[in-house]
Amino acid sequence: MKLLVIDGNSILNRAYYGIKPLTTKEGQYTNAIYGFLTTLMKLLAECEPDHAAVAFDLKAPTFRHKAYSGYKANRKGMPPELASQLEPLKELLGYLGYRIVTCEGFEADDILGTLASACTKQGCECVIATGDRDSLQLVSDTVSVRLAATKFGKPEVTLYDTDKIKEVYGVEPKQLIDIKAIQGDSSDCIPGVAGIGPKGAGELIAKFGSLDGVYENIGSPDIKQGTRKKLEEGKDSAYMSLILGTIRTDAPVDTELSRYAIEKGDRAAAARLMARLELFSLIKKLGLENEASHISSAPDKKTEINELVHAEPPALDTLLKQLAGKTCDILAQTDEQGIASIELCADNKIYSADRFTEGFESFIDGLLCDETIKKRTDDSKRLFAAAIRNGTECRSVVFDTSLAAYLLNPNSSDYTIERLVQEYETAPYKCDTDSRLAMLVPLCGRLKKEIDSNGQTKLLDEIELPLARVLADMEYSGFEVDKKGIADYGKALQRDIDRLQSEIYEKAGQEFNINSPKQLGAVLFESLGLPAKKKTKSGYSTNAEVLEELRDYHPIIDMILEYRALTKLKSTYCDGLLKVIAPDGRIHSSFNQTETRTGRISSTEPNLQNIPVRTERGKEFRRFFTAKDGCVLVDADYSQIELRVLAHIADDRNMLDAFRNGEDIHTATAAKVFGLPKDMVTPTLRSRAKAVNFGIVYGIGAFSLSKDIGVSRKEAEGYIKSYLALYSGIDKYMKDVVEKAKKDGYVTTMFGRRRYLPELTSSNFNMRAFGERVARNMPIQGTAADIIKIAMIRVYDRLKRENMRSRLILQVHDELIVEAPEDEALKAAALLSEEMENAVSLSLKLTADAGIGKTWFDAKGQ
DNA sequence: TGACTCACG
DNA sequence: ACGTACGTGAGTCAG
Repeated sequence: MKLLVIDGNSILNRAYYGIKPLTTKEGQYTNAIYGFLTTLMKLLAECEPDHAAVAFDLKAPTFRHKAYSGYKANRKGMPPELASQLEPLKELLGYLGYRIVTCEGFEADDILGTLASACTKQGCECVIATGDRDSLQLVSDTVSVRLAATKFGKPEVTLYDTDKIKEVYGVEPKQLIDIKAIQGDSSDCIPGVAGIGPKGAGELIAKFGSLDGVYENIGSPDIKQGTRKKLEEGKDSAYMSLILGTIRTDAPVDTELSRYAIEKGDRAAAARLMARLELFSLIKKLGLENEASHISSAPDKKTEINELVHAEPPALDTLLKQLAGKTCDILAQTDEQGIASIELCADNKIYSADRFTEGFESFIDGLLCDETIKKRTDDSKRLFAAAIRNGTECRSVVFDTSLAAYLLNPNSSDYTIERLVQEYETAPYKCDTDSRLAMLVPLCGRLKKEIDSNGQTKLLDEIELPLARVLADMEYSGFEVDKKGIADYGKALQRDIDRLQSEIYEKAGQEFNINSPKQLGAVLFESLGLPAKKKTKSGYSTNAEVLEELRDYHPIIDMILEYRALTKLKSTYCDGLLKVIAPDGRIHSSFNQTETRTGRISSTEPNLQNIPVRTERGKEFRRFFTAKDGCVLVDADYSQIELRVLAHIADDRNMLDAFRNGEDIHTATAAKVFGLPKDMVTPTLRSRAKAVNFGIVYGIGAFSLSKDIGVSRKEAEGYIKSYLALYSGIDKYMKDVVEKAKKDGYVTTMFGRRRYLPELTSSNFNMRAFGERVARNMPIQGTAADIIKIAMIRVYDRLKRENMRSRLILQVHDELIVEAPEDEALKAAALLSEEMENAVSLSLKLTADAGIGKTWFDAKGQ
């Protein structure tokens, strides 16, 4: 028999500080629970105990703020983010079959001691797991300690037996108490002997065996004069410390060891609680994947219809006729050629087929095209893309689990079916094969209910689902590029880079890797002795902002800035883009619809949403993004969409009026904030007002604003104050939205897109402040994202309805690009700005101006 | 893998 | 008294 005794508080504490914050979407912290359980699993694997006890202190001292608590209270205090994890952990441990032990008037330590001593008396082996070295005194032939730590999110366990303690401390385990009696331990309120530290205490005990031994030999010449004096003065304190430092073995806890046998517990309840805590990877690690489902599939009368049966498909053309008018759940394997194989479910029957099945092509065509067959699937963009490759069109997709789950919580990063089934505690249907349809089918029902009750039905049906088709089409179309143009430009850049590199080496007096912030920092701030300003975690900061300030100190700075700019262009844009040009001479980026927390789409492999535009040399790249032969590009972007959205949402009279009068919003803002007539607004004042307008959208702070526009913090504060006094509607909105977010736990856009803000419940000032800024920003950025998505769908539909050959090929947040045959260009341009402007009706007009050109550079230039 | 830097809206 | 604006993706270095 082998008993594992866990110091619950200590392990939980180590886990909490060793793992970065992790919360559920509602803000319940879970990082310590996660760390505790991974540590537990490691202990189980290493020790293989058959019995276990988890000891907890009875009262967990609660957190008190630094300002009015001393060092002591603070150390013992538990921040609320940790305290809130204690109860769920205990509950979970119970479900997992572990017995929890607490004892009035005794600390967890004493419980460890008592159980260890009981083991020794009863001839059992005992393993103590703790993060605290105090317990090392309990080690004996039959008692070992596993010292647990959590480092970089991973559990670490070190075995301490008698030999190891001798090796590390040079004494017997019991003698550790005597050492501590001299050395003391401020964190445990153990005074020890003043003036003698760990080294001195260790030497004394190693020489004289015990505290008694030291005082019996106090006259020994081996004890130096000063040490002797300290020992004599601290004698009472030392003996008191000996008592304080000895772990007790007489706590009145159950010492009938057989009653600590690890039980089977309630695995289903454990799985369910872990799902609620969103600890999905743990469910898997503990092998509980199949448990979660058992609970919700409590037997009921629906059981018989919740069973899927694999059916031998009739000939595919017959099957197609049977499917007419039905709801059909689809899982498809797709590749460059389109759909490779398909599994589908209708009327609780599963059918499958692949491209080698007789009549497959026409079946797919019929299935996808048939509007009466309502399709539900897990990744509609992929299905739409495959349909295009199959030379057909996919109609009537009515549900997509990944899009639905994204709308329910965009903070997640995993929308796979497996994960969603756990998160939403959805029982797979019974099924005679192991088809994932058994999960997809009930998941669709479950998520649909959530979407409806969140009021997100229209958002899903009228924005995200139709958009998936548009994105698939954009990915398929791609953007033509001038490969040779990019390559030649790269060579020109490389020549300048080489020249700069040798000049930098010369000025620095040494060769080094300019791309390494570490090496660059060493050269600038050590070799050249420039004044270092900011530091990062790992050394000197060398970012552009810091370098700008150093310009006047050394000519090397400008070269480095230029070197940085050019290498960025060369590696990210020349090399990067050349790598991803498809055989058709076009770049087919991926547009991700479930990536951002605000509702924007993102672009990857490559990212076409960050092609340079702000600098002359960077802007040149846009000349290499071209329209194919016989076509031109039509580019339109919204003017000030975020500020217009803000004016509308906040219903701010002054800002609405400025927009309605067609004023330049930054000039108008400057005029009013600085109390000048509009024609007196200088470019500097306008640009300051512009910075304030941006800052407002981002959630503003006086410090950042002052840094951004180069005025004093006081002055920046004044600007913000006058701004909010002028735009009082915005002032009110900013206050209201944060208040509502704190009440609801989330914020929403005009169209019901939602973002949960667990940060708002944090006790950490910075976290909370961040949450508040996001609460102010997300409804604005997110509503703008909703609007351009609607515009994209309208543009796509209208191009199709009017039988035009123009195609939408790119979106850059407030900008859309269409590739249009030359003879359609004017019509496409008019259509594009019209659909963008009319996408929604707000209390002010949205404006979008279109430009036409052979390249992106020219089309945007107007 | 995470930190740093920098490209975009 | 805190540390210091929202949202992304990619290339590079260094442990």
